[in-house]
Amino acid sequence: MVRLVVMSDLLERLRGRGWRMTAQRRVVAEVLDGEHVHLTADEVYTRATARLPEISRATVYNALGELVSLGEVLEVATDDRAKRYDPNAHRPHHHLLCSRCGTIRDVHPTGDPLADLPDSERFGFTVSGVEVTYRGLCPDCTTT
Amino acid sequence: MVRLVVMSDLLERLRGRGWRMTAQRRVVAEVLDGEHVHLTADEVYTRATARLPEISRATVYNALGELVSLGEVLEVATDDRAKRYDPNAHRPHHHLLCSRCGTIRDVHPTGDPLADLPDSERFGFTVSGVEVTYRGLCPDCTTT
DNA sequence: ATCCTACGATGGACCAATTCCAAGTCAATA
DNA sequence: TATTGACTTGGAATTGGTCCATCGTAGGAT
Repeated sequence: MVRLVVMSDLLERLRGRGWRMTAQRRVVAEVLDGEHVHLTADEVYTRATARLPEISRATVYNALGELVSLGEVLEVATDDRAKRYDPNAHRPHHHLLCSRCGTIRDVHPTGDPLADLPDSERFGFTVSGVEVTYRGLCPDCTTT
Repeated sequence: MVRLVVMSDLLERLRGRGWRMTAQRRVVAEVLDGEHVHLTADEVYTRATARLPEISRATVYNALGELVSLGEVLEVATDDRAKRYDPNAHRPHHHLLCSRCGTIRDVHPTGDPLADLPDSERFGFTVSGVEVTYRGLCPDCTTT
């Protein structure tokens, strides 16, 4: 129920931003919005084909790239080869990543890492953001 | 001068750890150790061929993978497609990355991000490490 | 409601980064 | 210095992603 509301918010927001809505784009947006884990492009494609079998891989990549440019989705680089897509771009958060299976969860640490980087460690850079990635084993991978 | 000492330390350490030493492995280790920027596998390969023209790409990948497993080198995932290799694994540090040109610098923020992740935000994971990546524009890219 | 047309979708070719594999080579031990 | 299991090789295969010419369609205009 809540998810449906959130989902239509996303679609509404995209439409309002002038994003031309097509069946394919809607499906990609819905797939991302319905998940709380961070999917790879291929996982998005698999889930999208379940709803819209004719959708093409290229279209999924296009839509993901556009959502990233619009700032609605975050691209997360992992040690895996595949990037993952984080639909929770509107709220600041960081990531907890299982080094065995690649699962990613959003986490909210305390403290402000930006404040922890003194000027003397900025080397003339204009620093605009931080990402914090915790690594470990998820419950499933710990036991098996 | 200092670099030569450090380099032989690395080779010594690897030998002591039972790492079978070959011309190819020595060259890869030397290339990494001689650089203060973080190279891609391909850049390592290029520099390695300068010293040992017959070395194969597969060997470079093998050696890099082994150095990573041994904990002597850190694998850094960037937004680029290629991973980068950070030979400074023995000292804890984080990264400052130019979002325009991809340059990476090592930085040493204050504070302990591991302490900033409460149990309630660990979701049953066994957390073993953190990486902090600051993003911004380097001095060169700020002005141009 | 229908027509236009610019923008989106398609799928197959292409590319870059990395891994795999079978055969040849060599470092370290005896 | 002979042996041998570990290392190296290069080429093929795989993976993740991009490009492009052509076809289709959302949404504004009529």
